[in-house]
Amino acid sequence: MNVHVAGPRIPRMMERYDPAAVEARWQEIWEREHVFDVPNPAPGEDVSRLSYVLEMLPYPSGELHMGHVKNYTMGDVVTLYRRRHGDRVMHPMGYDAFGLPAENAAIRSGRHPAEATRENIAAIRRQMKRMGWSIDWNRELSTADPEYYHWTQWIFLRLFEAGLASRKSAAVKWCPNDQTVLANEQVIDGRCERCGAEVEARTLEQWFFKITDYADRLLDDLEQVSWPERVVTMQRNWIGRSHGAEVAFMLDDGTDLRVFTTRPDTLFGATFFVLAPEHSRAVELADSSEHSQAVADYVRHAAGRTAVERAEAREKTGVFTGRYVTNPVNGERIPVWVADYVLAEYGTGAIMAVPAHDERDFEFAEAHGLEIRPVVAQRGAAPQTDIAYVAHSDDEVLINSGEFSGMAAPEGAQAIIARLEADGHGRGTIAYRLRDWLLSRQRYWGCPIPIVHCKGCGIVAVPDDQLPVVLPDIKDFAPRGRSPLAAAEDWVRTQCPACGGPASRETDTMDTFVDSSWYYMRYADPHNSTAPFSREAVDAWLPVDQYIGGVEHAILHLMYARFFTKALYDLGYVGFTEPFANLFTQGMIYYLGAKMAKSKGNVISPDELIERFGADTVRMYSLFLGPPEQDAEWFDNGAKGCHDFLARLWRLALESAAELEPGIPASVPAEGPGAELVRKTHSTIDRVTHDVGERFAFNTAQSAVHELVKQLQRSHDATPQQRRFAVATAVSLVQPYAPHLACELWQRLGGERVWDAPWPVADPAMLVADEITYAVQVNGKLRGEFTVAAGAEKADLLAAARAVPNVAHHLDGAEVVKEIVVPGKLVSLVTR
RNA sequence: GACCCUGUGGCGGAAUUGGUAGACGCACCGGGCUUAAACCCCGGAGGCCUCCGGGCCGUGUGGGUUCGAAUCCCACCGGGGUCACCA
Repeated sequence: MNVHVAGPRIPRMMERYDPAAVEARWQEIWEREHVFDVPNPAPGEDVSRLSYVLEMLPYPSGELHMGHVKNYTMGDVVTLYRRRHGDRVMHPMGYDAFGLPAENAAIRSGRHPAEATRENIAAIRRQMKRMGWSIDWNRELSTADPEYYHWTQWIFLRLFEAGLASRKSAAVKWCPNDQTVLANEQVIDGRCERCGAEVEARTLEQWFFKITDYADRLLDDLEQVSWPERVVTMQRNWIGRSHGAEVAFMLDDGTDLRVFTTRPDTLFGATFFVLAPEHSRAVELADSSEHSQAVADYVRHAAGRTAVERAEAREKTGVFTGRYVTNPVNGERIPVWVADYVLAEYGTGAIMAVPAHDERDFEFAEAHGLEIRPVVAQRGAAPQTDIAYVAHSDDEVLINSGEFSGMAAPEGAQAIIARLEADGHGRGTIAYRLRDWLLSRQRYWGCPIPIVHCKGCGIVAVPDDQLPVVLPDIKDFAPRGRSPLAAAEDWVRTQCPACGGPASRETDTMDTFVDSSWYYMRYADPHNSTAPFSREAVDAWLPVDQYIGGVEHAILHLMYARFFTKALYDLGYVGFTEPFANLFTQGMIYYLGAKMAKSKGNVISPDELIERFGADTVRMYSLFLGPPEQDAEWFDNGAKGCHDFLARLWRLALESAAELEPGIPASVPAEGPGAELVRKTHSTIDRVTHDVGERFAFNTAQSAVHELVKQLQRSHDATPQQRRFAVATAVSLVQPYAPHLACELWQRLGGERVWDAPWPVADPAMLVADEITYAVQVNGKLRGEFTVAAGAEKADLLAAARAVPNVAHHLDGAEVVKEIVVPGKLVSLVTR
């Protein structure tokens, strides 16, 4: 008797799906049996199957939200999937624990950052364990732990020795709210990335990493990585490499002023010259002239304006210095102005203005009545006589340019550079948008910079054997414009390591991005107490095979980590030049129309959903929302569908367990009424393998298993063996998503350790149907379909197509002039 | 302003990359089970028309290429992102 008739009741004795019990049980087993521990390879051991899957580590400034859940579940699915293919996968986790968010949160709640961070880490760790992510907890690290930042300081000192870290005075971005300087990259539209306050310009002594030394390699090596194109583009734009020329213009006193230009072909069109207000000679040039006061006033005024105000000002302001420079190619004397539309930080902080061919120069010339002289024209077009801005194009020819007139623009540029070089007035060169990385912060909650200032010896490195320089425990850490560490006088006062005399410690701390620029290396050797890591350990595991994180780190973190990797490679500490071979950037989760974020107050806690549905459901739904790289909107009751699916799989598995001896068949014959179910099982293996393994299409992989389960539910006439094969395969395929449920059901069906079971393989013979349904189009419109045995001849297909009644009706004796057969798909007939 | 991504049912999304649009899920409707409800199970559904055979329309809008277009090309509109005085 068949109990699987329509409307079967759950037998009273059948156990309901109870996620809480199942999940607790397996989490306990995994921990007890150290299932997720992945030790380093022993010397000489085969390392060919080592794989490193990593998600960006969280900031412990609060608890986890659904964005984290999606991120870490994705990494976990990849990890579990690869393990089932025999890879030995390292999947570690840590906490980016230093930094402004944690410190600001602590200040707000009146607590010490160390205490608040410790509690947040405990809460996050508990949530992660509840989610059942397969993390190797032996490798856990916190960047605020002295055992970790000991080596952050050590790496800083190696970069310092190599001349890649230095202290210099520079115009820097200052956040008046956070009371600290910011890296160039942390300023968005002239505002602090963190708090949104308008950034001020200050000239201060700060620590910098010379990331600009690596500009070319950071740009060129992007070709070696497999990253999303838009991230590569963002990095390229950020580095901003421009080819051009440096040109020296002579002042009357015999000194010169240099400019960078990408358009040396327009040199004959330079009708004036502009210095940035911050240019070192701006004020001095006008000294003891009638222009002196005006220039000094203007420079002071410009300094008082924020970057936002400067950029938003529509009209171009500026003042004449009363001085002139000589154009090296034509000997022409042109006036020197000071204007704040010229940036001090780019190129040389001065430009030659070519108003006919540069929109900004054009605006300035119009505003101040300066000459506009066209020097390039469209080939074949009449020479430009109007005063107008002419856009750059490939098909241009030089005019009004002396001996260079008539040359094509690119050729003219080369010829003019050659002439400048021959005369010693300039050279071809390259400029970058990228600036050096300002790493010092006037804040408490960060890694101390291991430097001592001595009156006699100057800047002295703390010797390695005195590391770590431990962050002192102080009570008053609120920002006051100088580092709060300066108040810890006992800590500041020290001996100079070089001369033994009295000295004081550096009181700035490091930017948090320094901490996260090498953490992925530390995971390879997390307990090393004599070095940040051993070369063998990092070279065995790295580069990271799959890195997963938010696209918001497309520039900062990824650029800095790449810089560190290259610097450490040059110093011989690692054997690779790119840290992340493959990168996947996930989309954000939106809720109630806004980005899900604590600051927006629309965060859904995973805990609440785990209570209602269980961790497996939360894992499933976080990836079922949509394509993982796209932003997705969260729906409260969407998770219900995933839960119902798991509950259905649970019931079907238990029914199978009750109707057949324990055992997981490797395959069953596709015979009898259940043949279609067996075929469906194989095609589902094929689809899920392709979707998870090659496409990262975690949503459609789930859909495929839904279809299998649905068909299984309706296959009452399949044999118990066929049903067992289908349900066990569904359990196996769903294991990376819902590992707790899969472990439980796999065991109840007679299997052992599903996480060790080989990933199922589809039998190719089962993927080809023996009957195929063809669609028939007449003149491009669908008019019917027919089903034939696979492998039918073209002539038979055409005959069958014409025989379809509705097709015959539409042909209606008309002459068929074209017949198209797409094997396995359709027949298309064209008449008249 | 420049460059990139994106636009498909009531909603999230699918479509093997030029071959039967709307898989899968949510919400919805009908039926079964139940004293009743929940749970669960079976079934339905893009819109309009229909003589119930089927027909017309339909993937932001308008054109184009093709036997055939959500997919390729051109123009435009909407949404999102990145950069934005970088000379």
